Amino acid sequence: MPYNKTNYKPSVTVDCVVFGLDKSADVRVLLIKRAYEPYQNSWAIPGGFIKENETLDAAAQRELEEETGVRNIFIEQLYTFGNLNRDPRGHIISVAYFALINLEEHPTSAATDAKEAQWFKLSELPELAFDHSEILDIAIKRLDSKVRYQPIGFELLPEKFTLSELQSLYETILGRALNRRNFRSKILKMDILEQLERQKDVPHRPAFLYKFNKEKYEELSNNGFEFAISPPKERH
Amino acid sequence: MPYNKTNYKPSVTVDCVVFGLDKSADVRVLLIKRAYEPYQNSWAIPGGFIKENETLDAAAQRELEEETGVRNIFIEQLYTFGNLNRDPRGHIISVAYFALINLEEHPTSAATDAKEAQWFKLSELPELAFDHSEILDIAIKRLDSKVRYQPIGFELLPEKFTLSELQSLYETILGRALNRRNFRSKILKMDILEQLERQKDVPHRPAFLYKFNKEKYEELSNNGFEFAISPPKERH
DNA sequence: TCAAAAGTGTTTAGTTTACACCCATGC
DNA sequence: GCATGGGTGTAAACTAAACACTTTTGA
Repeated sequence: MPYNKTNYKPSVTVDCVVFGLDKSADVRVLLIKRAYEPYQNSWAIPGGFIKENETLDAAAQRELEEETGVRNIFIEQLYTFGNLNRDPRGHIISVAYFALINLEEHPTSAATDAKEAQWFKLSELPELAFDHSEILDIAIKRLDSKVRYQPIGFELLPEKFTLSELQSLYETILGRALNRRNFRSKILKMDILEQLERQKDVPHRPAFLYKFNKEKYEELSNNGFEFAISPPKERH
Repeated sequence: MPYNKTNYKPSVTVDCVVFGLDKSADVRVLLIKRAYEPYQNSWAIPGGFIKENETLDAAAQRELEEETGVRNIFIEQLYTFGNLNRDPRGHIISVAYFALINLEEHPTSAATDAKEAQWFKLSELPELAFDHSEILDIAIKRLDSKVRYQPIGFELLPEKFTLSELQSLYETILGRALNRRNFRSKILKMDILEQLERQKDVPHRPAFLYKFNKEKYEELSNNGFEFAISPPKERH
């Protein structure tokens, strides 16, 4: 097939599903209220058209920064959506990304670009514009399965965290209670956390703070180590 | 941001990385020799531009059928590539898919669309056009990690297969030897295979043939069952 | 002294690994 | 009868799960 200068060119957007953790260890997703038609005033996943001479990753970073003021966070490509009727303006292909941030270090308010932005609990999602519900569903599934096999949970926490915070995060995402002692020994045995000082000014026994040792993880990972939090097994 | 009719539109292609298993249980990938510039006569992953009113999945299916004559096989989206310099003709975004077929049921020769097509062993890959080496690398990684957690290996085998064939497949993809007895008991305990009749006309004790019971797998899968072939663990 | 969360050890069940010999068939 | 791959059982090591009480702090 010779190159055909008149080959069909669709529009291409990038959309970023941004997840964060709130104070009570609930996962939230950042949505914006659309300022223009179509779907004016509907909630949507932040995103926009790619520009000339811009890579997909760069577009995702740019949109994310424009919408939320955040940069240098964990971001990775999720899936590309190309159904014909997903946008009333015509055939618009969307390359979706998913991003994880720590809400405390990047507070809600820091948004926006003249649009209203808000963090929604996954249990209290509004109706979304376009096929964004579908995109969000896929992002949630990806978060869920990724969290089991890769230590991405740390991206959602502050740099220093307690084991209880880490456990709450896993319990929220996995949707089930974990045994405290077993969780602690499992995580600590992996030897990818660095113990720091204790908490201060808490109205109970202060917990040790930890940070994720990424170098150590990568070293272990190259030697066949697998980070895995498995589903519960039935006992007989 | 109001809709801008002059928004930038790149070209969009789909490329299909097709894996198959040869007689000696080696994984092979289907490549085509390019008939036109750029990269004329270079080997490349089959693919092409999407058409008006065509979804990405449909384009992938179409290209696959045009290049190989194959339809109704396992295919899923892999990743979308959008670097600026990946194609000398300009900014061309490629949505890559990866597909698995059983070489015996869809023999090599069935190709092509006036292009030369050939199955290459992963250990004997030629230089590839564009950024196709990168795409192929990512596809191989995906195959490797997917095979561990999802029963996709069956897509590469004929409908009826022996446990030894299944084991060879896993050994090839995982790149390590597996203990025969342990592999057998592990797979059989999962209870996702259906035992059929024995082989015939083989110069040794005939093995039982099995087929993958997809319904059963899905049922178990919904109940939290995980298909997993884990990496070797060190003993002390 | 109370409330609240941190921290810890052991037993048991289940799973994974390693290992060697006999079996059925075609030639 | 021999070469080829098919098929099987078990003990030992390890891992995962279940479980309850004591500690430290601020209020």
